[in-house]
Amino acid sequence: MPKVGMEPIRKAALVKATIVEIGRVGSLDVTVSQIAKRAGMSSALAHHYFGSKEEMFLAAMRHILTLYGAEVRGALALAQGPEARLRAIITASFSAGSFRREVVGAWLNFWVLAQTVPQARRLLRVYQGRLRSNLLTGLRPLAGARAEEVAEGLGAVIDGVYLREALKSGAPEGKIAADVALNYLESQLKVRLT
Amino acid sequence: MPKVGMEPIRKAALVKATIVEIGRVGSLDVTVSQIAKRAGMSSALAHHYFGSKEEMFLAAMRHILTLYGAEVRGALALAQGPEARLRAIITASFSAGSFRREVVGAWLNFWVLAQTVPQARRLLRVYQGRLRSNLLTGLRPLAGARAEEVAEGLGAVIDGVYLREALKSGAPEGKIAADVALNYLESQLKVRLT
DNA sequence: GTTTTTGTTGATTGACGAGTCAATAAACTT
DNA sequence: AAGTTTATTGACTCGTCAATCAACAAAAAC
Repeated sequence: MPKVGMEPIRKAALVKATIVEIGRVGSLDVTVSQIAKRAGMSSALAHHYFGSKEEMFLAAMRHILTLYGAEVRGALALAQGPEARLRAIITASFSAGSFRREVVGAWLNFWVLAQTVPQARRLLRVYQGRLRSNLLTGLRPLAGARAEEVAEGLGAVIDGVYLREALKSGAPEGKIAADVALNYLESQLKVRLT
Repeated sequence: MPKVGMEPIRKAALVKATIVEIGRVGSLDVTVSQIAKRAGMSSALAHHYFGSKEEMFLAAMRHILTLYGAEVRGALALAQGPEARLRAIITASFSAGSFRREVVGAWLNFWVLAQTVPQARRLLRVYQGRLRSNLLTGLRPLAGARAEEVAEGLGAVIDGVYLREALKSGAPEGKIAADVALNYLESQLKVRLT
């Protein structure tokens, strides 16, 4: 019973299903059929809309990055002053929307994907670049010349916490995770002041 | 021309080849034939010695972890006092033996493997546990009650730096990478003292 | 010197999965 | 009403790959 205007709905469902399945299985070895099934359609239809599995993966990645970006932007809008902005970025990185089992699992796999698929690598670079520049804007007034290295370190901590979370079992604790990064930030700023 | 006593030689060659191939391809989607070819034998022989591809992966992982463990132990043996020990651990983590393109690439993929294969997960847990306890021994005299959180943070930084290195191109710079972690350590210790 | 163990491979099996196709049908267009 | 576009799927093709097998060869054991 073909209704018209299905494309965006189907695509959205597939993207969501892709993330869930990758998270569930814990690897990129998910079949298009699995994804399509979870999204409530045939694998042929999935191919019809995305053309290839790789396209699906990329769409899923874009979705996650968009979501994350929105979260950061939202938090930044409310923050006053450099330190508040830095805190906002960190907190947003571990907020309930992004720091979820499936999403964290997906991240890890996207990292792997980026090793092989240039398009995926580009996406990740965009994310890293934005994070970096956001951090730098906050850090320059506070850490001066050391801004660069602190930003680098902070980026690494955030990624590292994600990485470790993927291996843990049980629901992620955004609060605790954020504290690790916040703690890093604080100590770096204090040292600067002494 | 069957020479006797080949088993350990063949196995070692396969383990090495497994790491190289995983690093080269950038994913676990390497075929047994690829690995065997690089190791200079038929795929049948690889199966003969390891039984399954998964066994090969696990052996490769064990090899990397062993190598890393040896490097840390060696560095620790020479270190005097808590802070020196901490520095030794960090430096060893980014030493030339472990912090190499293929090895770093393999690490990332082993993380993914650990999501699916319980045995791999166990291996990674052992590594994480050892790292943690090593760090704690050094940290307790220096950071007291804060030892736990600093250890957690340091672990995350180290993993994060590895993760990011896997995405970069060009040869890894162990020195620079180590500095990120050392920097973290220093600032945490200084803060504690104020 | 025959039997057993160890090393080795080419060929084969069997499964699985990405992507294509042909067909069916409802909805819009003219 | 005929034609076109959009939605949808079951069945099929084609390739790939892990794992097994049968066979052959050299060394070791008896």
